[in-house]
Amino acid sequence: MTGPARVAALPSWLLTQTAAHAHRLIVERLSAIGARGYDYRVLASLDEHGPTSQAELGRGTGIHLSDMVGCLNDLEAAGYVERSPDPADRRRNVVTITPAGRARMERLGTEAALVQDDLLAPLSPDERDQLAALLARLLAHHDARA
Amino acid sequence: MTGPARVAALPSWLLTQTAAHAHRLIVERLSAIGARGYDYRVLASLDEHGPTSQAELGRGTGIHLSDMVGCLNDLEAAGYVERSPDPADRRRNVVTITPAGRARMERLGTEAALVQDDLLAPLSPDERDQLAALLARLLAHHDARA
DNA sequence: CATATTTCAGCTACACTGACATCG
DNA sequence: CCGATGTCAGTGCAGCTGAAATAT
Repeated sequence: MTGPARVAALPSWLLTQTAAHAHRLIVERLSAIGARGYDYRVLASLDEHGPTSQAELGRGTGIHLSDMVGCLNDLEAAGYVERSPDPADRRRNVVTITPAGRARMERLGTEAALVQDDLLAPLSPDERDQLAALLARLLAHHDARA
Repeated sequence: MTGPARVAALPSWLLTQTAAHAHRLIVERLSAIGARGYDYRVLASLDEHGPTSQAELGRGTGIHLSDMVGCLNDLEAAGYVERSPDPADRRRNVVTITPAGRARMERLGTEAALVQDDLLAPLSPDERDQLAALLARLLAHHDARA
């Protein structure tokens, strides 16, 4: 909501507000099919890197280990992943994506793609690339500082 | 956090992640002086538009009326705003910024300005303008749809 | 001993919903 | 009766902290 002029000029405000809109669009689509934002991150990471421990999953997705537990509980209950003890290190659970999980991941991917079009509707293809490039540079910079 | 490749390519992901970093920077600075993100929005709006009802304040800042209550409770307890019943419409509170509130607002403004430099560090002045312009267009588009 | 993994309980910020009493 | 206002209680997502149990 355009907000006070002093505030509307702040890039941090523009960022957090557009992100709030993006978040709204994502949640609308995902909640309609019983998914949360974490699910796609986790399933895509498992699909790309293969079975891993929960700790490694957390590092690869930026999801806190404490949140990962509940997320995996739900994904496991739905049959999208499996947890099995790692014989080589009995502290660890090895998390594996199931065929149903792969199908779920692709479903979530198409939903996510639809959101991008809604989100970027007012921008040309070139402008979309510009925006993505600028954001990616900010993200890389701040991720490196952490 | 670079995240899975499928996810890292999504503009919605880039947006929400950079916004999370921005939010972190803001909260760090503001919590150090006992302020929350809402405070600057509310004080700046009062300063720009003069005394108004809580409902109008909410519409002008994008803050929900239910959240506005608690926010104003705190600001009032700190002496930054005053609430007085509107004689012309006894449902309403007229919210007024105090001199201390104006000083507070300026303090928050300088903190916010410092955050912008941290946030946009890797970008040139031109690139910062590009980013702000692109985000502003997205924001205007999605605000209009609401 | 220190370190790493999983789990649990709880917290904060922000956005939002529903309900209620009051008043126009 | 309808609608707007202020208040309160509670929900949900995302990110985070602290502590405990277990294993390396």
